[in-house]
Amino acid sequence: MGVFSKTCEYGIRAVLFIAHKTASGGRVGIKEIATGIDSPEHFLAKILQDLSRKGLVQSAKGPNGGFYLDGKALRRPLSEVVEAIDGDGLFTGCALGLKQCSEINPCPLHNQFKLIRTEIQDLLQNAEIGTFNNELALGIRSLKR
Amino acid sequence: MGVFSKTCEYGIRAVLFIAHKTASGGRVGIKEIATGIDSPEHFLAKILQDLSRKGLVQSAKGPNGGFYLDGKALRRPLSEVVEAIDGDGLFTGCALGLKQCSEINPCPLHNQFKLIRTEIQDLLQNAEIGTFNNELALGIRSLKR
DNA sequence: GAAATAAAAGAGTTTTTTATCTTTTATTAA
DNA sequence: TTAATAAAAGATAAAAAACTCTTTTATTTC
Ligand code: FES
Ligand code: FES
Repeated sequence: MGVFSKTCEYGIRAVLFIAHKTASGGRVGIKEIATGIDSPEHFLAKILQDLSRKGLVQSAKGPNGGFYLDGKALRRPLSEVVEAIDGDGLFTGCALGLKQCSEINPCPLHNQFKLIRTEIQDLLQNAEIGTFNNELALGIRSLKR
Repeated sequence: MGVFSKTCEYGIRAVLFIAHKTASGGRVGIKEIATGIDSPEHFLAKILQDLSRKGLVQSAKGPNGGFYLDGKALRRPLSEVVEAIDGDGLFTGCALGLKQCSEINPCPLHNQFKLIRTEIQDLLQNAEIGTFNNELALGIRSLKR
């Protein structure tokens, strides 16, 4: 079990792939994305439909259609993708599953865990989708295998 | 979605509860544990059966029976409970679900994520099950709600 | 050795997650 | 205005996780 759901892993990878592939304009189709991030095509389609409804990715039907990101979407932090798919449980929830993480009724791991939780949140909040394009273009970061 | 599976959350809470309740000898029954950590009784039974087979908790049948921890079990780090239930994916897996986390083929989050992953591992490796007994006895740490 | 106790084991069910397949709608371009 | 393209939507299906219920086995105590 990772920190993100499979759905969220695919979602993040897809968003980064779209940003990279459409950096110089144009769109990229679901088939190419699925292949590019090594994910099940139709499952990914569902994920992107959802992200599209929420405005986190843009899409166009028909010939020359496909997915892309507008300027605003490119500047969004990855934390928004995570929240859209997995919710904010990773950022606010208790490590041991107490209904409510709090200082008043803390679990044994609370003090240390909340620091780590915040680091994860910071990492994702400071990671703008578009900022990975360079490294992806250089081939020094991977989205598959 | 949290960092641990529900099964693992229950497992950790149960182990800490057993340690606390049997600190001065004796055993504690499944009913009391389930109530004490607010978990489904029969589901928890399965989890403890598994941990018992793996030697992470001890048990005795019959009157005055129940679960307890021997000296060795009390000194085990929580990381062993986590590994027994969820495996080592949390400690070694890729944040974005690449088959293999590596320096050669790193995902965009690799550099930052591996630091956080290590912090989680350190936290759990340095958390001996028995060390929480004091705070639990004082009531300043909770295992339910 | 019979009755009571409590965990272990077995055999499910339900819910959620992950994945697949088909049909519909929108858009483009010839 | 027809054909081609590509995403959206709908409808299932498979697998895994979470949870429940019943029966069996081991142990104790009387
Ligand atoms: S109460 Fe468990 S992490 Fe805060
Ligand atoms: S490759 Fe993704 S975390 Fe290491």
